[in-house]
Amino acid sequence: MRATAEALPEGIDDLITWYQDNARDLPWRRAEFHERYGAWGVLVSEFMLQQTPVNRVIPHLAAWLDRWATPAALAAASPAEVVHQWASLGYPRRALWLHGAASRIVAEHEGQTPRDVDALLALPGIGDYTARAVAVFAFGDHHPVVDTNTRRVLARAMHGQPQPAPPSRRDLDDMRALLPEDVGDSAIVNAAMMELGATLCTARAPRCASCPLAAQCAWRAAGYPAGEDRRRKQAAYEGSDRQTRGAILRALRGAVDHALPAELTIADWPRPEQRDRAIDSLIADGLIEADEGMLRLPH
DNA sequence: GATGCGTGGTT
DNA sequence: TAACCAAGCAT
Repeated sequence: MRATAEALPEGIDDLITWYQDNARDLPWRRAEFHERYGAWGVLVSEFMLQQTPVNRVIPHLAAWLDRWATPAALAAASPAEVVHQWASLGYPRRALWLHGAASRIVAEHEGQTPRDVDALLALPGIGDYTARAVAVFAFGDHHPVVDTNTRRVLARAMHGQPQPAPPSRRDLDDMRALLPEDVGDSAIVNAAMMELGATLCTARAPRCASCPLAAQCAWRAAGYPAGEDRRRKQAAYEGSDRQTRGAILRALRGAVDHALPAELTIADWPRPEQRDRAIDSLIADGLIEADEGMLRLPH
């Protein structure tokens, strides 16, 4: 059996078996979760999982859905409540986008989370990954779901490269080519590729000895060539505007009455002009508001 | 296509 | 310990 892009489909049955035997027991994979929260629960979980690790999402997701179990419930909340509940999950604009998505679902979809990929893509904060993840994992439909884990597995097993190229539409075509016709199997393959990338085919130290696709992996067959590293370097966080924004928002979340004068949000910040710039950008993003010289979460 | 956007754990 | 990594999205 040759290990090439053409050979990869031959490993799909083994991949399905591997997933059925080894998938992690995550909350959003449980039948009770779907019975209780439906597609809305899946949508909320996918928002939280955008760039935030699984283990940090789990407790926050439970608390969030306990408070707001439906789109209508979330839409009725204020932005301040939403940003506060988001807590330290990071990228708090996601909280506003999720809130906006809930409002749009109430206004345009009679409170029912849409099943159609284009309808999902039209909602704020939902892109190629999240739209298809909801359509597949909540509704069981037949679409390619491609996240960073899947792209890494495809780069290695299909293309013989250690790291994926920047995201592109070709990723969807690559994944579509691997999906079985059977709808149920295709959903499992989507989940299994993500699971493989998250647990075995990891960025740093892949555990190829346990991999169900090892016999078909083009990267392994080629002797693990180094390839070209086209990963984007992450900007330094220490001293950044992002750190400054985070500190201001943390202060406002923690304030007893959620309102503080600008100077006291982050007192003695080494660069006052950076603090002021961060405040302006937070206001522009709708994450905070100024009210008679006081800053607070947006009402 | 490149960049900005949080937070915390791991190496 | 600085750098890397983590179920992306909008602009």
